[in-house]
Amino acid sequence: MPELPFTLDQLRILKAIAEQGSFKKAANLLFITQPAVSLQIQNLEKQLNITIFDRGGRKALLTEAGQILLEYCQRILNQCDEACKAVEDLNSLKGGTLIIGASQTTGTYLMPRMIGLFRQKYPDVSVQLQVHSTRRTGWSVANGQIDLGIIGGQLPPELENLLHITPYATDELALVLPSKHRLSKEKELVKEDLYTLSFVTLDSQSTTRKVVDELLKNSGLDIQRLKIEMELNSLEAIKNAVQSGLGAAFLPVVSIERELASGTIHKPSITDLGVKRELKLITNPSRYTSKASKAFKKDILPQFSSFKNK
Amino acid sequence: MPELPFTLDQLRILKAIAEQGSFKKAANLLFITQPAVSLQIQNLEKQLNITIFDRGGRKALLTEAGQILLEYCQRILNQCDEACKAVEDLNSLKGGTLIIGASQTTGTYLMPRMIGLFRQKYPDVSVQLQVHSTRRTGWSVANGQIDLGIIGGQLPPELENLLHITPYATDELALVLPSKHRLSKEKELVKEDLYTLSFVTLDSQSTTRKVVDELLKNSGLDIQRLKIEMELNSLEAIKNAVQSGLGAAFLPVVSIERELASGTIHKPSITDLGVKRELKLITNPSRYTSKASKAFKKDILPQFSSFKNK
DNA sequence: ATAAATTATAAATAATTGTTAATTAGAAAT
DNA sequence: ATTTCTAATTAACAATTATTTATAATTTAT
Repeated sequence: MPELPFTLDQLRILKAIAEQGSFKKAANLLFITQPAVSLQIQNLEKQLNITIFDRGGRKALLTEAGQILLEYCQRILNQCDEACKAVEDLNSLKGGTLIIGASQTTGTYLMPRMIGLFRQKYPDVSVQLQVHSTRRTGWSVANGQIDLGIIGGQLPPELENLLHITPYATDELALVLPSKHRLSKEKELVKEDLYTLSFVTLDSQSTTRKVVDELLKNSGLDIQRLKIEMELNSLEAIKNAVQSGLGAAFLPVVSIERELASGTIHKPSITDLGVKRELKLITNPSRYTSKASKAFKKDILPQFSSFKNK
Repeated sequence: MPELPFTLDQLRILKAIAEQGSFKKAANLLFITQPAVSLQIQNLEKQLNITIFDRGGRKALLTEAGQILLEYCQRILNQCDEACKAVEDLNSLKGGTLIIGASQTTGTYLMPRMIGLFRQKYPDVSVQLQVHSTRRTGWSVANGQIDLGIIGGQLPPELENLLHITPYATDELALVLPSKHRLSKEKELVKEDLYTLSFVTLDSQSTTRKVVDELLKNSGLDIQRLKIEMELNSLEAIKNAVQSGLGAAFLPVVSIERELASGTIHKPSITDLGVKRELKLITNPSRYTSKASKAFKKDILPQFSSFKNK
């Protein structure tokens, strides 16, 4: 290896001698023997072909070359210290960035709370949220563009074996009605009641819509028989539409917690229909997992888990 | 020794991998084998407790921690390179400072030419001239505040054994007369003529004056019999006084070369008086001698030497 | 699936670095 | 001046660390 003319240890010794004014004191400071100090300085002088110290006097004094070298030495060692600190901060989660991917629904309704909690616990780690389709989120995790993904929908099958999937909660797909709707008086509905309603839905392209349709179909509902009043392009728009009495809708409970609490929307149970979807954290096991990412999974996710364990 | 968490070699390897995108290419670049690269990076990761590279893909990609570390790495290695260059420049006399001490006379009349020559030859070495008494110059050389001294007078005896003294020329103490002085017609004077003249001298405190008096006394001149017309505080002032016809003076020839050449001052020889003083370079043999100092002694001094050798 | 390439691992060797012990050199003190 | 004490150098040895060679495990590309 085309060698560097000095080592960090040599610079450290140089600095110590300059500070202490003596080889011996420098040796004590560094917890090595004094000959080791002599040898290293001799090597340094040989390698750089300069004289660094005027020895022999009461003190070891720097020559001009030594002074010049010392200046660089200080700067270099400072940088090294800084580098160490930066790495330590990263290790202790006092720095760094966590990049999270999320789908529309989780990104809008879940992530703000999750990120809030995370930042509360690790205020020095910056968090970046990228909201994309479930599919794209999956690929981003796969190729390492993001640290982890929080999704609701189903991943493309080719990604399912590649990524590590951690279900942590179920999000119920709830039927919501305008407060003043005639069926709002009822606590319990049955499947058949649904066919009497007009629905406001997401437009038929969106992943969430597909997930919803899939889930409803799987629960034995004939979605063709459901009457679609209008299609909108955001859950927020749908919520407003429902609140304005324009129709019923199936919405993820995570997205209507506020409205349920304030009673502006009604959510009756349906005895013979349980429409749930799994909320999952996805990570890439074949890639480096940052400390921040691990901390998210370990410290934040459990607080949103609807399962007992952990 | 309380160990540093990394070595410069490791940083160099890190940088090479980041640049080349591959452990193998980095190994080739550094003329070491690939396992050596792997091992060093593993050590680095272990010591810092971070993962630096995402291996396994087509390329070795930096993790976040790796990127942060790389930034410091670059800065550190740049500083190292700079330090090397500074030291090299110092070695090849493309940098550094030469500090010269001189007494009044040499400092005023000799050093400008000497320094001019030196700077011509080594334009990148800066030169600092400190003009003090011979005595103080000697002490400065002794304690290393200046690299070398160029003096005319006699050193204090306690310094004579401590310092290395290199006589390189003799400076004649010449009698000078106004051009229109009655004695200016004569080519040769005798000692006795001096007692008929009025003299302009340096004030009686100055070292040079003392040296002059000493020299004249030693040449058998009764300095009490000399008539002092006035005392001035600089050779330049004395020169002007002489040129204005105010009197005669003893001046070092080095200080009146221009005036002799232009004929504004007359310098008759005195057959039975040879008043010479040694010009000497003094250095401190027990101290580090800078390259610049050696170069001065070797390359510049001989051009001012009145001796044959060298 | 196989071939080519890259990285990791293991064992042996080489090199470096630190230590101890002995020596030399300087400074302070009698 | 001689002695004494301290600090620095030198040399031999031990221990650690890095490098190499050889091989295995992965991964990508054909």
